[in-house]
Amino acid sequence: MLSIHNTLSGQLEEFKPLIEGEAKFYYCGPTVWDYGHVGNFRSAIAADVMRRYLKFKGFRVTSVMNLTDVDDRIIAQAQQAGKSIDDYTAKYIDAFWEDFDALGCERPDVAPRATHHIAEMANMIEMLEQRGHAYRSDDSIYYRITSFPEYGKLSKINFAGNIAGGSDRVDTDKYEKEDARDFALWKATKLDEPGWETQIGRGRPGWHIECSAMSMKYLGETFDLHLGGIDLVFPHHENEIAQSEGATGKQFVRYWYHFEHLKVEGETMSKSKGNYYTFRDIAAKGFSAAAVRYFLLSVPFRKQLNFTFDALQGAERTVESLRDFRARLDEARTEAGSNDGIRHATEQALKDFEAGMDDDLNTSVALAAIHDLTRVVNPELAQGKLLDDNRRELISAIERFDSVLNIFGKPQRELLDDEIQALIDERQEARHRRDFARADEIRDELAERGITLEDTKDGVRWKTK
RNA sequence: GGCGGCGUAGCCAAGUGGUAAGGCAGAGGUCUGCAAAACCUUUAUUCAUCGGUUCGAUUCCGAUCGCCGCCUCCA
Repeated sequence: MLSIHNTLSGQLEEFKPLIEGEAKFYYCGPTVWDYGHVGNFRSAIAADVMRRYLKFKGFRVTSVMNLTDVDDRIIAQAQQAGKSIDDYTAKYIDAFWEDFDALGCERPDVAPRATHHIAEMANMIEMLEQRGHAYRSDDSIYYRITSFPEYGKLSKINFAGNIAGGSDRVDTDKYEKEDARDFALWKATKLDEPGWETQIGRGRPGWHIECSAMSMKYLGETFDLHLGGIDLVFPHHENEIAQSEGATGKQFVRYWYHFEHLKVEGETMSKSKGNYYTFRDIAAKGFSAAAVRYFLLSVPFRKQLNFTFDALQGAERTVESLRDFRARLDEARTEAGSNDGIRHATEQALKDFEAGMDDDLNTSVALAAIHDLTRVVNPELAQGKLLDDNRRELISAIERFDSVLNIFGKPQRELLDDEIQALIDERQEARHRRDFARADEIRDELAERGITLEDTKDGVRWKTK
């Protein structure tokens, strides 16, 4: 039974989708104006693990992740670069997917772009106007907060307290609003500025309306789960609720799940501190995508995680040893039979793994279950005593774990072509004949092709570059 | 000023009212044609500090110190 923390209630709740056996979720993806940083990718991986775990639990999953490809920043940057919005964002969209794939994330079922859904947004804004939730001012359209009494139910924001605080927050919006809290649904644009002609006038969408319009288009007026970074709770998600529930009169999202942020060496990541890292920066330092993925998912997503290069180095070693474990398992020569102790440990690990994940996606506990299992199996493997039934069950267990976490890598043989496989097999034959000259010859030849061999008790494993 | 999270060994960290998961690093050991690995054992009388509740607190309550976040674009 999967329980997740619902920001709406502030409590751990059993996840029960609207339609039994079917889970639909939306995840606020990146704004494609720059390369994604490690923090962005922790969220992407969190959404990936959520998706995979829902499938693991037997749900039919529909996942939607948007790409915000129009906002004030993008417009400004594109103008500066002398490019159209599409030309400017194309590079970062490609880069995002490249990184996303490298980090072992499964593509969402739908990945809508804001600029392709202007009509849906305009329709929704029209609906909000008709229902009295929106008003025009200088041709821009704003959401009228006072028309939605439940505003604040997600973030539990206390406007009285904020105002009394006498903060130095100044409303910098140049347009005229009825209430400082009102937010833009549609920003009127001049003819020489980027904009779209629609039935509500010429302009461009506000940031919040895109997620309301796109999520409901693909998932329905009420859907199960909405994910995003903790910073999006206010105002973005609060505004999505106001828009969507204002337009339909129905509950928008049943479970809200928010990821905590990454810290870097105990501090906020910022360009001025010089501790701002894109995934590409880290890859350039020689760290593998697998290690980055492992590190980013090693701590429950609703907890802050402190990013350090020491810890990443540790993740590198850990991932290597997990892959090594799988490789030794794949290549082990085993005799028929089954050992009850190993069988029990395998079953226990699957149970512990699931119990951990069921508890608000506690990946730390889930990983501990995996490590506990390797500790039991390793001695058998090292001594060549593992039996065949156990080996098959272990491989299947790893596939189960990996359907959720995707950290073990592919089975070794899948990485090689036939010719190289044949060479490796020939070398094993030579070793058995104690023809070490031939064995070393083959090893050298493979090394030239970027394949490093390591002999084990009763097999061989390899690393490809 | 309002609201929320956190502070656990050298590092990343899980966790619980009943006496500290896991990973990395470190130390010791086993094995090996060579090489490279791999494997095993071991590492916090203690959970920021000070009080309180309790038979018992790291876990609950209060205070203090420190860190992070939201209230403004942000994963």
